[in-house]
Amino acid sequence: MVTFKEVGDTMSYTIYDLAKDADVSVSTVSRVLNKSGPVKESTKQKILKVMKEKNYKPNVYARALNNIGLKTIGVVVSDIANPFFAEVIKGLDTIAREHEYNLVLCSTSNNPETERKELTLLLEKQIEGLIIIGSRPTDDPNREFLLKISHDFPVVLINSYIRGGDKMYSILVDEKKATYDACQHLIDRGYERIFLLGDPAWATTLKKLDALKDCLSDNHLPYEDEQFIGTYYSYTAGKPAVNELINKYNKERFAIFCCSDMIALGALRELKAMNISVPSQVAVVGYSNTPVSGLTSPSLTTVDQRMNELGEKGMLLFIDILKGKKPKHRKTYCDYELVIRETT
Amino acid sequence: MVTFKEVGDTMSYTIYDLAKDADVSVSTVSRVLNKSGPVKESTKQKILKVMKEKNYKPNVYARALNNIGLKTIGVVVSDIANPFFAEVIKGLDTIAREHEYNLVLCSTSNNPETERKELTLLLEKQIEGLIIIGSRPTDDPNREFLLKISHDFPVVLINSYIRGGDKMYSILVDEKKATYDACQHLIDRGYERIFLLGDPAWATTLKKLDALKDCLSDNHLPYEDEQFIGTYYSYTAGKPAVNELINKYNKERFAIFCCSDMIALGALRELKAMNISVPSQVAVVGYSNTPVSGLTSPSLTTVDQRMNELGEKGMLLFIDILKGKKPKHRKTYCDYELVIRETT
DNA sequence: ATGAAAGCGCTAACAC
DNA sequence: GTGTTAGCGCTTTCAT
Repeated sequence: MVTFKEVGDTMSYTIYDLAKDADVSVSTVSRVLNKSGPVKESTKQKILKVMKEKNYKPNVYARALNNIGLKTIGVVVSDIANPFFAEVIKGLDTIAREHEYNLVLCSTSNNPETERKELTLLLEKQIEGLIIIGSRPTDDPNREFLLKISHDFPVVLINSYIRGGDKMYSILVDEKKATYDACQHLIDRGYERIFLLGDPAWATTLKKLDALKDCLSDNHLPYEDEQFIGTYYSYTAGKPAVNELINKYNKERFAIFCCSDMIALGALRELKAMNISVPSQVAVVGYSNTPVSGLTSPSLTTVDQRMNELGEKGMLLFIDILKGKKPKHRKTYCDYELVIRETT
Repeated sequence: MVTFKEVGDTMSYTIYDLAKDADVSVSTVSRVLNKSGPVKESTKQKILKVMKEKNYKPNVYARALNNIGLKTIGVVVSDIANPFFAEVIKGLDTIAREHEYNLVLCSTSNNPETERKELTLLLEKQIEGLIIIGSRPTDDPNREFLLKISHDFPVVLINSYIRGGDKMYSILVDEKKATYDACQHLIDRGYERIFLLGDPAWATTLKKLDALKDCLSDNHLPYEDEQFIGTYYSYTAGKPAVNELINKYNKERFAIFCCSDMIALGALRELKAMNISVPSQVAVVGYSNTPVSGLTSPSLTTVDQRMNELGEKGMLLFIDILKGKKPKHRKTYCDYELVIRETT
């Protein structure tokens, strides 16, 4: 199959060769390899020496066969190209590397069936566990499946939560609170009519909508159904939504809370194209603080979810679990920060 | 170690159990599993039936021990959070999934030593080969190492090229040509003084600088050393560079060619902050066409490298190699496109 | 067409 | 402290 190997592949140097060269038995070698038993210091040194010389690398698959973890963790994400997720992965990777773990990446394109397939594929590879990034769909078709998986493998959810998975742990941001804060900020700035743009297919959107309603109500402001505008979750989704809004509310002053920076960026662009003044007529708030959101002009007010931190904490938690520690709480909240910039 | 497994882990259903249940021998089962020999249709069906029923999954590690590929490919990238790379990975992943391959991801933080470590770690995991994304440093400290690796493993380079690696294959964009085109476009628009912002630590930057020089020369325009401005490769790198330029060339009309959209976005932002009119006084060109570059205002003229395509083609090439096909050329060029928007 | 048995490289009892 | 050996789950000759 792999023709390339045929060429240069000197048959690999196994633990037997090493044992022979060091004039000991394989078990002794294995002992120093795994620190799994007493070995006389001198023989240990002898073995170590030969190990260096011959550049011996244990075959991880043979080890895996003996139920030694492979130091590989499955990571499932809906879309790698989403800067939000990319940052999370970066955080995961940073910590993983420190602990000599590798990540096996799967992207599901937001398709539950693909997710299922990928998950199955992943599990066959004896990864040590699973980290799943991102909000779950409103009516998660893979909920049961994930619950089942979590019975056998440690599962950590980043920025989502699944009911009933008493063996699943979540790292998340209190999105409801964050959204509430952002809305309050808008109200404080004098915007009384706030529209929320987001994809209703995601549980998180609904949570944010709740926050908006709460905030409005707490401020004795009305909420009407038309204040929620369903969009896709993409860079282009903002445009039609803004068009619709401007056509409808022409000269009125209002604010737009976007459930993601991607949507906000598109909205912002369209507002400028339509020559609407931001923020004096229309205010815009994004969500995620992706790197670029500070570079637009006007720069975007947004909720910083500390994505990197989310990833890092997630991996730390995961490794703890792997080590046998049982976390006290199933949810760990991370801080967020409302980054106020020029669009509000 | 993995305490979780202790709980639900019913001892796995092996090929032996399957053989017993289907009333055949393991070798027969193995044959149908790998289509590696003749099996009577009826027994085959019998085996397949039990396989479904018991939901048998072969242990990939046992197979790996027998030199069956693990269907896992190592991917090395300097920074996952870079949208350029993220898009490439997405492309890789799309094709990989179609062929039931998984990606093991490593990020090196642009650190050659980290890269070396990660590479070593990766190779131990009997991945079937390596895909390395992104430009190599000007004086690549890992060149030899990679050459050695490529002797034993298929290696595909995305957007870079390494001399002498007769077993390494590259998918790339003709950056010199692309840059030349962009510069010519600037000249056509009437900008005669073009500055190039980029990180001299990367081979690609030098290539682009060459293109600028060539283009200038072909247009009988002078080039002076100060037209190259060394920057880091980040969102923030554009700011100081722009400051410097504006201070120096105050009211003159000039153009900035940025070796990445990230740099360009930062530059653009700073120009607006300094109230410099774009493009009438200063033109800006980016490189990569990251998704956001169309959403800034003014929107960014940039070179679209078709990152997704780069990834997809790379993976296709890789899989071909895995199948034993020997590509004719060591370099495969992908198309690019100069996307002219509002900054020029 | 099918089965028996010898490995693949390593770990982990169990002996000494 | 060290060696012997029986697996781990699968593939692959080699017989039949």
